[in-house]
Amino acid sequence: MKGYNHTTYAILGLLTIGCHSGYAIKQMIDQSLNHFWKISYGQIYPTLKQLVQDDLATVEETSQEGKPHKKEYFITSKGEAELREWLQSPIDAIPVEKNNVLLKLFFSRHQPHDHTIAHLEAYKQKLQAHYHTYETIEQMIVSQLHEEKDAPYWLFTLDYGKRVTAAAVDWCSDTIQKLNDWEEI
Amino acid sequence: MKGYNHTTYAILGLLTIGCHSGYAIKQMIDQSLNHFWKISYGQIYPTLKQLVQDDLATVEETSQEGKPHKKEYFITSKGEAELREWLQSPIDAIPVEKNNVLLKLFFSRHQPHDHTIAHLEAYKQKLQAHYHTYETIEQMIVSQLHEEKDAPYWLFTLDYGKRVTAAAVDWCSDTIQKLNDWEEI
DNA sequence: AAGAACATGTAACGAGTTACATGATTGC
DNA sequence: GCAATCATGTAACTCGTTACATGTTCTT
Repeated sequence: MKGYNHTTYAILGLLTIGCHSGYAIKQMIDQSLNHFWKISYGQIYPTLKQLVQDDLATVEETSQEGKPHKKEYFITSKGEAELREWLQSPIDAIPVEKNNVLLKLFFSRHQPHDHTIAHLEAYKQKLQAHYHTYETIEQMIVSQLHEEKDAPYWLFTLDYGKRVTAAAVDWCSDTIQKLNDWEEI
Repeated sequence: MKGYNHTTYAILGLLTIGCHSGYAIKQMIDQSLNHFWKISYGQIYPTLKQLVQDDLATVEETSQEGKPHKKEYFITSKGEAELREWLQSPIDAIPVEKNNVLLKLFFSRHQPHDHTIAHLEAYKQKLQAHYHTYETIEQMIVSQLHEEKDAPYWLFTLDYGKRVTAAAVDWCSDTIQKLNDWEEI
C-alpha cells in the first residue's frame, strides 16, 4: 500500500527465491539479475532493515557464543501481498537507457574515423563477452536447476538479454563496416 | 583535464551542433538523443553555468530594453579540446540497463499467467511505438538534413535503436507465445 | 483574451555508489 | 600464517528528477 521503489521490490522478490541474507541477495543479483538489475550493499542492508520495520519481512539473528554475526530474513504474508500487488501493477514507461558509446558516436564527427572504429570494436567485444555469460548461465539453469519453479522465468529474461545483445553485436559489425567503406572513398 | 561526467560532455557536444541555449539543448535531447540519453533542466542550466566558469564555453546575454531574457552559449577552443579528449578516451564498461519489465517477469511465478502476458503485450506496444518514432526521425534526417555533417552519425545511433528495439519486440512476441502454449498444457 | 510555446532558473528530495570500518571462517 | 571468501553495516558524496517560481512571445 505504501509505494516502495523497484529496488525494494527486487529485494522482496529475492527473499522468495531462496535468498535470506544481504550477502546472498547481493550474490544472486550479481550472478543472475546482472543483465537488467544491480544493487549495492549500500542499498541492500538499509532496505532489509526497512522491510522488517514495515512488517514485510522478519529477521532471525544468529549471535550466540562467538558465532559469526549473521542475519536471516524471511518474507511475511504481508510482504507477499505487497509483492503480488507490485507484480500486477501496470508497467512503467520504458526508461531511457543511457548509452555512452552512442553518446560518443553521436559527436564523432570531431574525431578521426579510426578512433570511432576502435571504440566500436571495443564495444563489440564487451557485448560478446556478455552474450557468452548469458549462454553459460542458461546452460547452468537448464542442466542443474530445471526443477526450480522459477527457472522458466529466469530463462525468459536470459533470452531477452541474448537477443538484444546479439542485435547490438550485429549493429557493431555493420557500423564498423560502414565506417571502413566510408573511409575508402 | 578535470574530469566531467557524461552529461556535461553531452551538453558540450550539443553546443557544437547548433544548440546555443539551455532550451535548444533540451529540445534536441528530447527529440534526437531520446533513445540513449536524457537530461532535465535541473541539470542543463547549472552545467552551462559551470562550463562558462571553467572557460569551456562563453555566454552572450540578450537583455536590453524589455527584451526577453535570453542567453546564447558558444563552445571555446578549450571546450573543443576537452570534448575531443573525452571522445578519444576509452569507453566504459557497459552499464546495467535497469529493466522493470524483466524484473517483474523474473518473479512472475507468484502471478497468474494472463497478468504476465498482459504486461508483455503492453511492453511490446510501447516498444513498437518507440520503433515507429525512430523511423520517423530517420526519414526526417534522410529527407531534410542529409547535408548536415553530423547526419551519418545520427543515423548510426538511430539504426542501433531500431535494431535493438526490433529484437526486443520479437522477444515479446515469442515469449507471449511460449506463455500461451504453457497455459494450454 | 487565452493558451501554447518560448525561456531561465533553483531548492528539496530521492536514488544509488563508493569508500570505509569491522570481523569470522575456510582452504592452502 | 595468509589470502580468499563470507558477512554486515554506515557516511559522504554524486547524480538526477520534480516541483516550483517567473516572465515573454506567438498564434488563434
